[in-house]
Amino acid sequence: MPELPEVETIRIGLADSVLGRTISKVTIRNRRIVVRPHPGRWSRALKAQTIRRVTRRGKFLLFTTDHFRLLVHLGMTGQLTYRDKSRIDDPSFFVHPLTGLQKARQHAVDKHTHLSLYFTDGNAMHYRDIRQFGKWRLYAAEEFKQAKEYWSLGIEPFTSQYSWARFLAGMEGRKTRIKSLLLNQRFVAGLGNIYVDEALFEAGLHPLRLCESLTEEEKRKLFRSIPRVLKRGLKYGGTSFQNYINAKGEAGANQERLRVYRRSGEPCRRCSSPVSRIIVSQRGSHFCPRCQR
DNA sequence: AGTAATCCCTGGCAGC
DNA sequence: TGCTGCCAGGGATTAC
Repeated sequence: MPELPEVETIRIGLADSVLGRTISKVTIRNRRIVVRPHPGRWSRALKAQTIRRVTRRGKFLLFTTDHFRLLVHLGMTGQLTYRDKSRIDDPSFFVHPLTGLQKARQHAVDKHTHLSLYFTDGNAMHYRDIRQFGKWRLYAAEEFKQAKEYWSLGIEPFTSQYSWARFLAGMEGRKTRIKSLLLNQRFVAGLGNIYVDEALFEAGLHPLRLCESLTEEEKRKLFRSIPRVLKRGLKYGGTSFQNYINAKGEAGANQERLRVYRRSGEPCRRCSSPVSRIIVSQRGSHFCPRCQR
């Protein structure tokens, strides 16, 4: 569920805390989420490495250290939070069953905390992921060019890459449905189910429309609506339904502002018709049957 | 080659 | 109260 606005919100919050911190130890409790290299190699590689940059590309977070690149995908339920050692554990504290947060809004290590980075100052960054769809990859700096999951991503919203010409070129000749294309990270990076449904609503497009059926004007509307819905998501700190929290343990507020996502049966905010829900590309898809043709 | 279905995983929830 | 079965979905993999 973390999509571009949620990942960016996490990135901003983490950058405050982890930039310039030096890693002392890496603890991997669940090997499933570690793609490469072998889990036993992580601590030795990252020990004494200082985090120099925290960047984002699509839904990926990238931590750059002196000699390594740490590429993180949060999957569906990944949570990445900073933990300040001065906020000590208290077993009497209430721990939220879903977010795993204590009263201090920080993560205690629990059965869903699959990986932790510990810093030399005693603070830590914890990765918690209930459904374990997240993936962690560690590359030596000179190997990072092999990271095809990163380099094959499509155009990045909010950058000069996101141009009308590239948008049109990416859509050219595609035989698929517009919703499927928007979910494809090789076209536009960072969109997921929530913001795809929202962008299609803003553009007035039915999710089942075939790409080749879109007029120039419809493509233009879609091109403009994508950054608009992402920007709104970012402005309100992301969309929290169940698991999403930022690096400081706070939920987002964008779920209050969604036009169609998870609003099936409720009135369309534009025309009051009930919002419909169908399955497209194995994903629940929400749209207004009157506003989206 | 390009698209579509399958699978991974846990917790919430409806139904009984 | 507790069990069962279904649902949510990003993206790699497999199938067509």
